[in-house]
Amino acid sequence: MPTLSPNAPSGDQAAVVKRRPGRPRKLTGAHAGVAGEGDTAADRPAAADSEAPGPRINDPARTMADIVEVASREFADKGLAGARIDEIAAATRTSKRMIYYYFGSKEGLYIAVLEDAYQRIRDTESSLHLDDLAPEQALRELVGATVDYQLAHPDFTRLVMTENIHRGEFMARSKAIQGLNVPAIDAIAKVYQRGCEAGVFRSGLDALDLHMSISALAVFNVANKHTFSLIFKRDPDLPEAIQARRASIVEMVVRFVLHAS
Amino acid sequence: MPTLSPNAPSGDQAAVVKRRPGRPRKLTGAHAGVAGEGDTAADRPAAADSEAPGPRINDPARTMADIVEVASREFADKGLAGARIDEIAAATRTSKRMIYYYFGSKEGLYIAVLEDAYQRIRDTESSLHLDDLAPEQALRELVGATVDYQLAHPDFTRLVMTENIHRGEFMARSKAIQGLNVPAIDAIAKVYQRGCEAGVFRSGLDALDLHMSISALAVFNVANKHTFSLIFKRDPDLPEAIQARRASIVEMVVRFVLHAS
DNA sequence: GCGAAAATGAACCAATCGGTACATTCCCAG
DNA sequence: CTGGGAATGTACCGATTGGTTCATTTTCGC
Repeated sequence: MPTLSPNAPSGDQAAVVKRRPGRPRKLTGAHAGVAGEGDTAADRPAAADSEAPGPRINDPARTMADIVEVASREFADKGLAGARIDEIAAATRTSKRMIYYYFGSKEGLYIAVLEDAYQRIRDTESSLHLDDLAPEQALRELVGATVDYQLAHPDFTRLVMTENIHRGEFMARSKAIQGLNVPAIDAIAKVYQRGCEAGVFRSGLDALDLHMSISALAVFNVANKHTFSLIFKRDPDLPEAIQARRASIVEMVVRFVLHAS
Repeated sequence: MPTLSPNAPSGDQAAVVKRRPGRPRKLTGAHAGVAGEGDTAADRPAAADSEAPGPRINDPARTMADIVEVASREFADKGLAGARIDEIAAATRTSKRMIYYYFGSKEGLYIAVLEDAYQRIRDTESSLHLDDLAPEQALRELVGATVDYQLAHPDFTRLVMTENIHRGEFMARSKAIQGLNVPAIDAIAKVYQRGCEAGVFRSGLDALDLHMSISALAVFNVANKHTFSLIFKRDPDLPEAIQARRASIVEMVVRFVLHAS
C-alpha cells in the first residue's frame, strides 16, 4: 500500500464525497450547484464549461466532486488496472496533483468512486413507494424498476464487475459501503410479507434469495451484453428486445413467488 | 494494435490451442499427455514437475499449452490490464520470449486464453444427455448442471467479466469463438420443445431468452459473490447456502416454463 | 489586515512492463 | 548426416505511469 501524501487533508482516506450545501461563492462562471444528484456519477453529463480564467478559485467540494465524476467514468470503462490517472486528471478541471491531495492514491480514488456509486443506487432504491400497490403489482414494479435502473446506469454494474474481479478487497476496506443499509432488501421483504399475508404468495421463501435472483436477472443483460450478443448474434439494444427481456424477467420472478394453485 | 513478431509461426494469430495427439517424444520426465482436458485451463493443477535439466527439448504444443494454462489463471485473476506478462512467464516452464514467439502480444495471448476457455465450456455442454429424461426432469438437470459448472469453474466467469469490461472487443476479433456453436442453446431448445409437445410446458417462450435467464442466475453467484457477501454479510461458500441457492434457481426456471394450470 | 493552514499548479522521477535484438540449440526432411 | 527452419534462452530497452517535490496562491478566523 502506497504511503499517504504527507500533506493529505484532515479526514485521511476519502470518504463518500460529501454533498455539502453549495456554500455559494463568487464563481467566475455560473453553476447551479454540485453536479447532478439522481444518476450515477459516470452517467452525468460532462458539465462542460469554459470559464474566463480570472484569479484562481478554491472550491474543494467542487474539485473533489469533479474528480470523482470523471474517475467514475474512467474506472467503469477500463477497470482499476486499466484506468489511467493521467487521463482522469486531463479530463478534470484540475490537475493530477489534486487527485493525490484528496484521495492519496489511485486505489483511494477508486474506493471513493465505489462509495459514491453505492450511495447513489441506495438513494434511488429508497425512492420507491410500493405500499399503495397490491402485492403482485408491487413486485412487478420493484423488479421492473431494478431492471430499468441497471439499463440506465451500466457504469454501476461495470464498477461492480471490476470490484468482483478484485474479490471485493477494496470494498472490504470501506467501512462506508458496508455500513450502508440496503433499501431494496427491505422493500422486497415487505412486499413479500404482504403477499404472503394476502395469500397470493407462497410462503417459505427467503427475501435475500429473492433479491439475489432479481439482481442476477437485472444485471446480466448489462454485464454480459457484449459477449452474449457476439455469440448469439442478437442486438440487445433494440427497444423491442429490451422490452421483451424486461417483461420476461418480471414474469419469471412473479411466477416464482405466486402460488402455483 | 502491436505489430506481430517478425518470426511468428506460420498460422499467424494464435488460434485455439490445438490438442494434437501427444506426438510422444523422449521426455526427460514422464508426462501422460497434454494437460487435463475436462476443466477450465485456469482450474487445472499446476502440473508441477522438476525435470532433470538435460539437453533442451523442443515441444511446441506443450509449450503453448503450458503458456495458455498459466495465462488463464493470471488473466482470470487480474484481468487484461492487471495481468503481467512477466509473471505469466515466470510461472511457465518457458520464457517470456516464447509468449511473444507464439502469441505475438499480450492481447494475442489473451485472445488465445479466451478461445481456450470457450472451447472448454462448449465441450462440457455437449456432454449432457437429456433425451432419456422427462421434460421437466431434463430441464432441472440442465439448469442444475449449468449452476454446477459455474461453481466449479469460477475462472471462466471471471474471464467473461473481463471481456465484457472491454466490451467484447477481443472476442470480436476471434473468428474462432464466434464460429463455435453453442450446444447449450440446442439442448434447451430441444427440452423445451419436448415439454411443449407433452403439454407440460407453456408455449410461446423463446429458447434464447430462457438460456439467458438460466445463465444469469447461474453466473451471478460466482460473478458477484464478493460484493454481494460483503454487503449482506452472508457466507456464500457454505455448502447449505450453495445447495439452497442451486435449488432456488432450478425452481425458478422450472416454474417459469411450467403451465400455471 | 495578517498569518497560518488549506488548496492548487508545474515540472519532475523512479520503477514497472510490454516488447525486442541477438545468439544458440534442436530436429526433421532430403 | 547435414542443412535450414523451427524453437528457445539471455539480456536489454524505451515508453508509460503512479506518485512526488517544490513553490505559489487563496481563504478565513482573529
